[in-house]
Amino acid sequence: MLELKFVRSHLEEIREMLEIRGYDLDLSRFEALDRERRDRLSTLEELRHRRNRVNEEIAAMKKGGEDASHIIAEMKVLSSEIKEKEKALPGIVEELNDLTMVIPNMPDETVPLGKDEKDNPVVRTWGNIRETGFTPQPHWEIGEALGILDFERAAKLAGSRFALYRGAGARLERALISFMLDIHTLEHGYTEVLPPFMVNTASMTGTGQLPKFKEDLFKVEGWDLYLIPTAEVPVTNIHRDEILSEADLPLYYVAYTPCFRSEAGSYGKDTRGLIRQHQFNKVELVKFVRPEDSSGELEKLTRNAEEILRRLSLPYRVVSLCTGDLGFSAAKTYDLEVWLPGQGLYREISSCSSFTDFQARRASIRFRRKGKSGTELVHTLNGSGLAVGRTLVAILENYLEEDGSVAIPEALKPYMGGMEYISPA
RNA sequence: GGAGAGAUGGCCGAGUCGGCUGAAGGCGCUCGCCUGCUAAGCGAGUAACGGGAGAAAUCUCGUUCGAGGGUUCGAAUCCCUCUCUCUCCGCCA
Repeated sequence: MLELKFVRSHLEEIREMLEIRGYDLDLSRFEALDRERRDRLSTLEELRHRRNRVNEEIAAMKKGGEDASHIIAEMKVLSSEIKEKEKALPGIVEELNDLTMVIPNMPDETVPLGKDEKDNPVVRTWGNIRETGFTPQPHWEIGEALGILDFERAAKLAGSRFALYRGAGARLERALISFMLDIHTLEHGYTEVLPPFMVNTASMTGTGQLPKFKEDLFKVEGWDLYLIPTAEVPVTNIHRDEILSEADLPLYYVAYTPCFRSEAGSYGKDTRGLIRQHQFNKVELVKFVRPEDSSGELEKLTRNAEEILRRLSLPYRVVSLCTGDLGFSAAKTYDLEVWLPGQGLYREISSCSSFTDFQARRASIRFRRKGKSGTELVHTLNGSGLAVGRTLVAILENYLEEDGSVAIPEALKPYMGGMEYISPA
């Protein structure tokens, strides 16, 4: 969320921001409530001040053995007046808070202006799209033919948008997870964490999934627990309500977790294959950094994610999300899109974002500068490094051979026990 | 599931016959002194959040001792509810 003071003093900029982001949000209610909160608060504080002073007198009188009963009688009246006035405040604060919570983050000034994903400029492209003498296949056909993906039985087990991996397919998924974790921990300096796959309301609110995106989440019935839609949630919340010291920063974490998404509102989209599942695996990168470092850290984080694609020799491009396509909490986002020959298009495989202090404020993640008093909010960043299921899709489609087998990328062979090909049984 | 203990500042840890305790003491940290350097030592400072004043340094007020409610003129201290943590027993990956 944005800072109350900032919203109060930048209403016009925020209206413009909402406009370019494509939000329809009325701020007049905010203004009225903010005014009212401050008015009520100052009269209340005045009364409290009086009470505190008189209470000191009473204490002194009692100590001196004097009779304070006449003042106490007066204070009874004042006290009940304070209690009466206090009642109105929490409701106002709560509504004001709710209003502030649905205002999206301010985009970074380098974010391109645009309406939707068609306006996202390509920042760079890497790799060569393979020329083959045969027709590319979509991964679900490749996977089913090889007997490594079984969507029919998965539907029996759980329904649509679930997958059953089998044999070399299951192993390939596991190999990718290990491969990604190894690169990021051993070469990029991230600390591996394995967090809970369910979190409470406070954590979901801290990273911005709640209250706005409740319908995208799976909730555990009868518990204050939600299945995580991304490791960003538990990992960013590791430091919720903490004050870090400057020397701790930057903090780099990498986590493998499954991710659970209801995909409400995407009926009929990507119904075939692994692309859009209720449950999928992801390796996530999360950073906590000083404000002045965050833009450089976003570039670095993006490169770290790209490195996985390069090691796997998968062609991809990087796009910069335009204002209209930017996520709610993000100040800036790069999407990595991998080439999928079976479908003849680039497909998102990673999303790397800087959130400036937007998440940190909600989650109250601060740090203290060396030699300075007071606290400052950290900046948080995260990015997929990478979506594992989609990486497997890219491998199947990009490494398909004419005979229907799939070659194992060089970098993965050690993780596949030296296997060279996945061939039809 | 049964029995008990606890939750205080960046950390550790005092604080219940309610009233200069926003909170002793220690550690850590910051600044200064001392020292050939380091260590040690000495001195001072060091909570967050919100409101108001000020160009700023800063000043001032309010709130906060797990959360919420209650008693009271006044609550870290008394009462109730909840959450979490720990120990023991039972059960189970």
